[in-house]
Amino acid sequence: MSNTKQALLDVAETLFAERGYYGVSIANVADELGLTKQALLHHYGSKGRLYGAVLERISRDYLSAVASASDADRDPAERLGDLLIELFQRSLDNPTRDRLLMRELLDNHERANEAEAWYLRDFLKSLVGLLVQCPSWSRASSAQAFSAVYQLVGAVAYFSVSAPTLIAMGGKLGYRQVCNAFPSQIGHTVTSVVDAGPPPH
Amino acid sequence: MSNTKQALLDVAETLFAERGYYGVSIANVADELGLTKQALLHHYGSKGRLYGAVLERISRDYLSAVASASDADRDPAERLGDLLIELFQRSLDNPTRDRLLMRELLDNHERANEAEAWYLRDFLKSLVGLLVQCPSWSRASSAQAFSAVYQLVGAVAYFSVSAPTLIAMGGKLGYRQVCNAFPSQIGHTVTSVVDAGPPPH
DNA sequence: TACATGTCTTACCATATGGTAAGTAGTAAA
DNA sequence: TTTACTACTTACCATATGGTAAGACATGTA
Repeated sequence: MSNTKQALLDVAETLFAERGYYGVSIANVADELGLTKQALLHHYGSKGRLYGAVLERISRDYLSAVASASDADRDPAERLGDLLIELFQRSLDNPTRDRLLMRELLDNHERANEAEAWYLRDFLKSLVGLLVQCPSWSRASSAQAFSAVYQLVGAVAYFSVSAPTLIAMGGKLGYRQVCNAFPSQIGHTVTSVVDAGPPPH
Repeated sequence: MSNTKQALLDVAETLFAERGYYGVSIANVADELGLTKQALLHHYGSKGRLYGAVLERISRDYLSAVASASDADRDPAERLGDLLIELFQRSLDNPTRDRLLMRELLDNHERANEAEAWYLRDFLKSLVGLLVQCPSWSRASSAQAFSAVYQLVGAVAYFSVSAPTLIAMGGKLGYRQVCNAFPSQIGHTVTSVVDAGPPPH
């Protein structure tokens, strides 16, 4: 991939995450690099294809991260906690992608974009797999395990996306305190949920 | 408020939730009622003011719902769980507003819209208030309590917004099973978190 | 009757948008 | 030197957008 093409992809990712698909014009993206929109069209053909390329790269990156993280033969509960905390750290370091994926989640309504759906599917599968390896969850239904996992994932994603609003609400200081408290709380919640097992009917 | 004005507001809420601010033109909204966009401009003056009116109404409704729900002098842990489950039910019945508020969360980035921030602030305040009334949480820092509450709220909101993607991933059947499992899991998680108290340093 | 007001329409406009067409400059192989 | 290709540019276009201006029609009120 050429240098410019890569740079265009980077800019597009940032802008789409910030303002959404309709909020960004291809001219906006090209301008950021001092190019005309036709230079962009030369590389990507259309706005839709540019957006597709952005999603595809994210999906690739996430999948490889998940694969490399699920190595050990340690306690599944610990690994689950670690994976979520890593997810959280990754979100804090680069909230851009969370924002973009959240927008995708919202816009999916009937388009059901595959890139995002598949990344989510595999990622969730591995988390659910970890949970049902824990003794207290071994007899849970898959819907139950999925619910539990999805709550944890949702908590992380929602928090990551909320940063600007939280800062507006509680000031930078309050936000930093919550940021510090959040990871250990997630870890704690994971062990609570794991120990408790699925709810009784 | 006139009949048409109300109807325009309803349509606008649906469309903005579905496609976002930039994804909807005022002509789109007016068309839905067989009107011209100038009829809309007559009632709301500008697109921005229309959007503001949508947010304002949602904020009003949510606040009154929270106020009416926090009556009793029952066990705070139970009330917390009930409030979240009610929130979840409300989301399932009318996911539109969750989608819109999630978009607001994303678009807030520097605009820092007050309507939504304030609705969230009061709502969260009452939840945090409930949590620290529980004996095991009485000595927690406010950042810790906030983290815990925000995880639960985030879990609900994220799930609600995920519906289309979840259906695409697991089929209608799988989605319904998860929908059934989710409320009791939330209740269970709440009691787990409440009983466990804040994490140790 | 005359006037005002609220609801909506047609006419119009400046600007932005995604995209096509055609050409220019540079580079590398034949 | 010709040919071909890549990476762009300027010129252009049909369409959509938010918004203004002015008028039509109905209803109520002096």
